[in-house]
Amino acid sequence: MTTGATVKRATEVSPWPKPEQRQRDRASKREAVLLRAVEFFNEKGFHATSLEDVAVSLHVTKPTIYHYFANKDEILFACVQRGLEEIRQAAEAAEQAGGNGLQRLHALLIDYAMMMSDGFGACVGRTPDHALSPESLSRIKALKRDTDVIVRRVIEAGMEDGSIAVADVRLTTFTALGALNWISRWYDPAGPLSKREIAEHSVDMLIGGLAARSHKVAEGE
Amino acid sequence: MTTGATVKRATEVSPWPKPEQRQRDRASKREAVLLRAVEFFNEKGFHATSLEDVAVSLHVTKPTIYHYFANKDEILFACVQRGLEEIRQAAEAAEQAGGNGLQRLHALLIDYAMMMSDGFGACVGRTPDHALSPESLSRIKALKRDTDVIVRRVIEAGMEDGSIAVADVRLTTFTALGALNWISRWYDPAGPLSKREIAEHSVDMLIGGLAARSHKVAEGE
DNA sequence: TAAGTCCTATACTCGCGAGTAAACAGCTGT
DNA sequence: ACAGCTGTTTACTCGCGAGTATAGGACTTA
Repeated sequence: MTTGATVKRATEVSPWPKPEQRQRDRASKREAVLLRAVEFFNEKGFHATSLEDVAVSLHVTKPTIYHYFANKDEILFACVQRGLEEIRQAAEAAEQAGGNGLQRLHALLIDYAMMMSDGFGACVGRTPDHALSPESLSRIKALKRDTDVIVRRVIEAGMEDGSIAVADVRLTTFTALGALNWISRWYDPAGPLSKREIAEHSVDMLIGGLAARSHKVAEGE
Repeated sequence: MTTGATVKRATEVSPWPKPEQRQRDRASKREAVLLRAVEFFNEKGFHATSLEDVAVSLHVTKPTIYHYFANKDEILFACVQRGLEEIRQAAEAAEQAGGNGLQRLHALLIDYAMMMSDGFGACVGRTPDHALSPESLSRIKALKRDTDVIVRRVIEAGMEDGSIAVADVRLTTFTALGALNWISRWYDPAGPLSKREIAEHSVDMLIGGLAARSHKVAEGE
């Protein structure tokens, strides 16, 4: 309060670390906690992971973690939020990209599937609603809706340009994303298939369907 | 040991309950615990459900539950096992039914999707691996494999008779069942769509694909 | 040197929920 | 009347993990 408004100077160099640097440190430590926590959550599950686990694996003690996060729920929220942020950015990029609706949806789903394999994206797929506090849950649901909206827009664009044909956009979105979300439940990095292979294969199946082209669907029966 | 071999009599009526009846009581109480437990698990999640919750809602106390089950893990195991049993029976019935591979797969997936909406089936979809003890998990995995094998057989039959065309049977199974498993995560009985509507819609999408028939897949690009 | 602040550790509290010990009621068969 | 079995209760133990009180070290600013 005693110092006046900041002023433009000839040089910004100074032997003293800038407060901005202090912030950076704090942010990077927060980040480290998040990265380690999401590993544990994905591996052992949220409930089976104690903050003690996370702390020890970072060579600190539990209160240090509480210096960066108010409580365990906030950590889980931050992980899921981060995952949804990554997904939303990928979805927006795919929507802006060129091509018809189907091509853009293809790109979107591939990115989505790859993100489900590990990290924050997998945390989105693996975190059940009841693991989050009611407040966090409602915020997460809002973020999920954002992604859904983008996906639906792309599908609707594809229906208009004739490249996509589905009966119900909402339900189709749930089914397609559900299939990809499930990857987070079984993908094993040590397995024979790479993230990319799984993503391409799954998405091809969702787009092309199971039926041979001549058979359409079992109607009339 | 004192009484000899049982003898055919003119009547079986008797004022005393048969030992068989006692067994029935025990079995039906075990069943009641399971039915109530799976409701809680599906609603609040396994970890958030205490056996106290289950006991109180059945108008008994916690030790009574331990009179029928050794521990909480055994209850969860029994729920998931039951769900997988239901699924396996439906899958076998669909496999035995008439029609080509695609028609049988269609019937199988419809049944599967409906089961994911509630009860023991939903518990299968909602229970993550790490909620089970290692021993229970390996038994559950074996049961899941049984179902997978049936599904794959039907898909392979469909490929041979030309009604189904997919690149990788194993991965296709995971993707299709994953899409349906996901129903257990979002289905709301109070919502606008019935179990049947959701099942039929989801399965139609998996079989027919998202792409309009003329568009196949975005290849060449 | 002294006050202030940021970060981290030691050493707790506290509640919850899984699981148990032990007693007791009721019914069965001797 | 009594021994025994089944099912149930009351009244616990016990450990774990979330979260906290508090102190101390390091570095900053005056």
